[in-house]
Amino acid sequence: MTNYDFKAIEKKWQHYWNVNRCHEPDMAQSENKFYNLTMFSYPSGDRLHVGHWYNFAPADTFARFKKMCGYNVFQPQGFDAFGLPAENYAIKHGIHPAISTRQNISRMKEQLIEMGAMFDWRNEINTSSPEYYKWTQWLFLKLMEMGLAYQKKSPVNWCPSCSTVLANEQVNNGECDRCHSQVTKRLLKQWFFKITEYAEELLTCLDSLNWPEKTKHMQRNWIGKSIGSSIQFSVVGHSEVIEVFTTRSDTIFGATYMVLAPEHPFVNSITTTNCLSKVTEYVESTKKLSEIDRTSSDRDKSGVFTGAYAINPLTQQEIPIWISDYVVASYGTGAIMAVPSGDERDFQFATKFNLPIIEVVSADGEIHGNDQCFSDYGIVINSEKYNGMTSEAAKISVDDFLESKGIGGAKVQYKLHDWLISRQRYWGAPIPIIHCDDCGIVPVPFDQIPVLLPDDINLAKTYGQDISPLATHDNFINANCPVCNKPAKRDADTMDTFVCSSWYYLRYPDSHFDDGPFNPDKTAWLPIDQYIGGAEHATMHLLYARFITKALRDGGYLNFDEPFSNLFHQGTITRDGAKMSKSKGNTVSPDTYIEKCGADVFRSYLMFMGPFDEGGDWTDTGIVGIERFIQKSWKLCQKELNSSESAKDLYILHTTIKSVTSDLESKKFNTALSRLMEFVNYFVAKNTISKNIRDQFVQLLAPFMPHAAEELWEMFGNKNSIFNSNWPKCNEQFTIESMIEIAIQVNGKLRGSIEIDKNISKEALLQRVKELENIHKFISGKEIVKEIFVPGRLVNIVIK
RNA sequence: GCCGAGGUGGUGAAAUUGGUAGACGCGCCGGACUCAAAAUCCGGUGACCCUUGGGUCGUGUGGGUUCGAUUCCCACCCUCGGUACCA
Repeated sequence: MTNYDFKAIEKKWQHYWNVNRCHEPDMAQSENKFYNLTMFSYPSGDRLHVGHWYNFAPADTFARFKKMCGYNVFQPQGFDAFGLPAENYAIKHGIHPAISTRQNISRMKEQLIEMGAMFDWRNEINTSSPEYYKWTQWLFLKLMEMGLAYQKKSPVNWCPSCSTVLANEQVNNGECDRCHSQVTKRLLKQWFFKITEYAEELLTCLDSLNWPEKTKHMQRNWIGKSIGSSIQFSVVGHSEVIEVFTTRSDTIFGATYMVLAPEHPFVNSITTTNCLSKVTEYVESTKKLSEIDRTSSDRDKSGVFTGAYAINPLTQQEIPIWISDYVVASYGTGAIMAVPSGDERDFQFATKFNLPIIEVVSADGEIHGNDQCFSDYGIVINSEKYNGMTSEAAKISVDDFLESKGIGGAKVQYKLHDWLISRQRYWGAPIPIIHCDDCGIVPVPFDQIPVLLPDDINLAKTYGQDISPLATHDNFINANCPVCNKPAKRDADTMDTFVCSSWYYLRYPDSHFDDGPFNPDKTAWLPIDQYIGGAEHATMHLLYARFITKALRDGGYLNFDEPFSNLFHQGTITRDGAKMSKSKGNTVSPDTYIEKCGADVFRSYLMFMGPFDEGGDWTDTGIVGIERFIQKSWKLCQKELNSSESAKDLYILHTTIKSVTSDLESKKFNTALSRLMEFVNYFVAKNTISKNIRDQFVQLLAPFMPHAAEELWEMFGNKNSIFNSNWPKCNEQFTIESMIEIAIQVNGKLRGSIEIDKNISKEALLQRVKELENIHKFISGKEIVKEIFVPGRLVNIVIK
């Protein structure tokens, strides 16, 4: 009997898989394809951590299972290699990002190979390589061609610590998603992708996706569709027309004042001289407030009067225009009509500043006074010809009226903003644009990309100076205009790394393709059949990738609507309740466990810990259970074989096949392993096993413990990899039991159980049951009200 | 505040459409093997009561529906995610 020498075994099979190219599907053959993808990772300087394993290893088990089920499985790997950490590391240690990135990638690859996963390395991707970012630049130029990339000056999020602007999605609670510094606003000219053009489709297509509901929900909220009306208010004595968005045009007769965001472009022009100093002071003071302070909703309302008045288009009344920070510039038009009787915030504001309140909607159509605000739908009052209408009906009538006058009408508003993709950093894909004094913004011609990122750059010199490092690089920044050939300047910014990751999955099927971002002959491998990654990307990567896919479809490059038909989020492994991070010093390295018990045991333990989508707090007590399990399995597989198989043996085998198969299908790895343990416990107790049953067991084990299974399979005399064998089939006929145990209840309380023929009739069963001593005790002398029989489960005798 | 997910033994966790709560694992207790220990194997292990058979309670808390509720309904408490005056 051989020992389970995991060190030798794991090395041996990793080598075997590599030499025999076991993980390289025939890419010319997309029939029966299964594109299994985990989110690629950032090549950090740390070793691979438990989080990586928790993403990759169970995903690999799933891929191996699919392969044994007969799929042509493609599981590529790559690196999201551009980004801030490498650049910051360079500033601190003087090591060029290209060098540290290259080192990190090669080290991570070694570790990924040790994991024993079925990665196809032929199509490795490194987003920081020119052959990749050439096509990121191509994507930019294409989007520009399609009118989906544009430059605009607007107030944008600025992270002072990262020294760059950020997209809306990358700001949480007013903090930078990456470094948690307070984000400030700056008025800058930046590049945007027009994701809002796809807002409606991004929203509606969610319904068809097999994604976690929670994630779809988050995307719906992020897109933030809101159906309402746009209404124009003219300003007394000015040519300006203030446009507002409201979901309650039925309450317009109660609009007794207006509020502009302090950043609203009209503030300067409409403010009267006597109000100017107060308005200026207020605008300045809001600038100083942090995003968090400004947006905490329980804050007291503040604001000042501009001195200007607008005309309510339905009442023709003059209403004062105020500014207040409770109106945010970034949503809608940055201006509102305020209806204090119908909106809690307006009500607070009006009460504080003594502005008039007119009741316009009530539940019953009667007048109830202005002591409180009524924000529900109801019956319209105090609104001339609209009186007596329901809110719903009044909205339609008011919208019709506004439309007929050309001053508004029904409108749909989204919370989603265009995606700001410029970054004032070095380690990213340069934006392929040239700024010419005469010709303006000129895209770099397609035959001149990639616009190469220069190697020789002094990062420390520019850091913290609010300029893009590339702006200081003379050879880079100076270029001739492609149109007029006069001296011009390149765009000094690089692209958000989320642009790189928004299309990488398209390139994997042929990552060395030279004539385009992805090989049109290989698009049959798309879209991804199973995508597995963290939930933290819900409103960033996962939204951007969907948008880019749709844009490329409309550009005629793809013929599908959604990149990730099936999405699964692995849970997070925490340590003492906290997310693991290097800065907290609470990371757990898999390496010591690999050294001690091997990759098979470690990956299986991660899967056995609990449900894959829940993660959990890390503890290694219990890993010994998996070690014992493989040891027992190992010995069992070397037992002297028994040529006979009892009905019970076959029952155990086939019920195990059945549950392991369905558990794997739904990624319930923990319960699948439990079933395998039960299987082993049974046959260890029996002390013998048949060849047939033993072989099928090892096949069931293989996706979890690929190295060990290969070794056993070879020991059994097989010449081919176990992953080329067919997944065992459950024969239902063996899973049927003739005798079953039925629970016996009296008044719903368990009083015993009985082993009985499965097909026994209710009458016969009840007769047998009533004769049982413990049951008789409870029912004798009592009136039987009801007898409930759940076939295969229980009987319940209800007595009075 | 709002939205979503979740609270089950000492512990990680299981439980078809409501149908024997705690599978499987860890830990712990007892036993076998051993000079002894480790490893391994066997048995036990929700709490309380009781002499065995058994009984009472028990899935965050309090109600409800039901013959029967971890599962459905109502109210509340706590934890974790998301969101943040979104007009």
